[in-house]
Amino acid sequence: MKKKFTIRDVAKKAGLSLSTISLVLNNKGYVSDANKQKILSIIKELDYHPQRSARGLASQLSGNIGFILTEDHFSQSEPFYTRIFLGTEFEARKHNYYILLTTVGKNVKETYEIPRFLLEHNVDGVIIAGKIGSSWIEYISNKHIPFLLVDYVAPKVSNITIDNRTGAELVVQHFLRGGHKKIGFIGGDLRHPSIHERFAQYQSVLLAAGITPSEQWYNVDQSNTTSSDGYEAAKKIFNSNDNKPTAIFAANDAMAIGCMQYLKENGFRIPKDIAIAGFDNIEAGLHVEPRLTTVNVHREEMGSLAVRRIVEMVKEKNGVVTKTITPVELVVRDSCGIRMD
Amino acid sequence: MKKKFTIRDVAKKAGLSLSTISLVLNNKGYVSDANKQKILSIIKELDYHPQRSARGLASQLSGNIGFILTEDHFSQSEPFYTRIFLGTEFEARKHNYYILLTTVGKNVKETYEIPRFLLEHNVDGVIIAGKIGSSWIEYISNKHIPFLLVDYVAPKVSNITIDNRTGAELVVQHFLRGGHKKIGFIGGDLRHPSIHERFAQYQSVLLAAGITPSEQWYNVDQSNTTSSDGYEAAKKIFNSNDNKPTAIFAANDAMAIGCMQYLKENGFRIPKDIAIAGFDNIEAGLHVEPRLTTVNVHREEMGSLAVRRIVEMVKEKNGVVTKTITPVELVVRDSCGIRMD
DNA sequence: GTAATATATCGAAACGGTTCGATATATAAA
DNA sequence: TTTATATATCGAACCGTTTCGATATATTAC
Repeated sequence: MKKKFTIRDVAKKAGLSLSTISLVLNNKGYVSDANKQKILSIIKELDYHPQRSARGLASQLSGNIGFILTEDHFSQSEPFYTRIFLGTEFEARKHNYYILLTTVGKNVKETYEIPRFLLEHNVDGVIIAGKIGSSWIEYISNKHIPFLLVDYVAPKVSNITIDNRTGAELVVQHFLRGGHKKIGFIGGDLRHPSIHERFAQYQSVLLAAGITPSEQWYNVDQSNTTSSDGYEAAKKIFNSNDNKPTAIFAANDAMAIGCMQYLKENGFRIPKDIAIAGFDNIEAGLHVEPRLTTVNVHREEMGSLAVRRIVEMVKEKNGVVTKTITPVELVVRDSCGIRMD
Repeated sequence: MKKKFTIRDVAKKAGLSLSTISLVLNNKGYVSDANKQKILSIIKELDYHPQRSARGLASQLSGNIGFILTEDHFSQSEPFYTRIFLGTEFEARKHNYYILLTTVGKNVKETYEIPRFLLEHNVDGVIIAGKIGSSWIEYISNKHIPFLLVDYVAPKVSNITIDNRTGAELVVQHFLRGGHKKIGFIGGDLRHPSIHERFAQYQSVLLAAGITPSEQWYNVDQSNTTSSDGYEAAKKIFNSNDNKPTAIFAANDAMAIGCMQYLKENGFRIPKDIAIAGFDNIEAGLHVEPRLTTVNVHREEMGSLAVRRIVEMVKEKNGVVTKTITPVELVVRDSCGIRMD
């Protein structure tokens, strides 16, 4: 078992002081080119790597970024936020950071389980994904640590969001182009800004097209947006209703899939009788039959962006609030029966 | 901005030495009950929490566990290993650890991108998920750091695996019970022990039932096990073959789904013409039509077990090699058309 | 009653880096 | 030439813990 080398070993071997080694390690200050090369080659020779905790202690920087998810988002089967997490992980590596993932309850008080990485000063910045209680935002804000939200909004806080309005517009336009007039919507948890925007834009686009959405076409009463919520919402709309829509825009793919299930069970043909489109472009939409038309969201990219922004914030220490919107595209498959020629 | 307290503040306030505080912090040595209570209450009052990096430096323990995944497992759309990761994350918290996730190339040399957490001594143990090059196993072995494999095997290395044999047996017995004789298998990447075991047991069980599997019934030539591999394997079996199987056991759900797609496209009815079962019980199996009969694998639990074991290994420092097998159950849904009455 | 052991507390030395002046020399500006 | 500035290197302090004796007292064993 070869013992591990320290910066002292490097210094001794180079005949220079610790500080000089540290300077080249961090690319700071002034070091002559000759010595820099010498040190670098000794570092390579010894396979020396500075120890994270020692660095952390001295510099008061952990080299970690915290990723916070609420428990319900975490347990939701659909890996929407998981993909965002994977995006952060990938990007973090480029910046020599690690991501520490943790889940929390809706609100601070509720559980009093504060993420350990916040207490132990083990992260330099924090990314929060999805809807979260404002108490958490306040709590972290008071920690004076850089943080931002992904797929959520709060006043005076930087965030990365989805271009929900464009997405909703693309879907509704797609239906209109297919000749649909009675276009419905199913959704839930309108307090989530993404869902709310999708619903709001659905209404505006219809109105702009001269169509007033009937209350019998849409349902946004579900408290959540899972596939079983989609099933329930579909039931409410299609069960004994004399003014049924011919197309359904679901707030997300999970709901769309639940909705499809209800329709199929009740003898509706998709897309012949009812056209359906979702939002998010999750994997399952490919395996469902017919394959789901949806709006693609760049989840990994959102994670990347979040990390890049956090890294900036850690460096700059300034307080500029940025709001970044990521683009979306319509993904036309078979569940609407509308060609794109 | 309230400044953060250190162990010194606690000591001062308690009128005791640093060492005594440290002792109660770590539940070590002897501290009188009176002082212990006093210290504890001061800690609570100040909301003091020891700083991770300082601890790490002094104790030479990082409080982190590394989770290594090969790049191809990572990019595979099916979140099989992701779920294992989430299981580790959840369990780690109970033990006051964090998980550092990273992906690596198949082999050490290939990329020469060694996970930073190994170089910087930033993990106390390592979990490796899925198939990985033996060069990696050797490399980490030489680091003299506790590690184990999940869903993979290597000589003299602890691991957590799936009871693939029982799973395969359950599926084949299920087919036999349904009256099938010509039972096929599709798979790929036989060098992965899980796949290999499933295939081997499929053969043994058939033989034990007095059936010799025909080469026209199975295909294990795919290099991978994605849904498109399943599609291709199905094509090879069902495209102009005068001795077609009536049931297909797919090495995993992804392949089963690809196989279903091929069959549906080519006019086979499931399960009427061909019965299909998979393995893994991934989410997508619920959304496919008919819903996929499969074998449930406790992925989160495997992650939990892995963390518990690693924590033990870090504590014990002994070298006992353990091999843990996690159970599976048959999940009967609609793709085999066999009732369980 | 004395020796051995358990309990309680502390000072000081790690742990392995970063960073702030101090010092010295080379270069540019006046 | 003198002064200011850029370049180069170093020593020492510091980051916030843990842990190893040392010391002192209380308890138990014989």
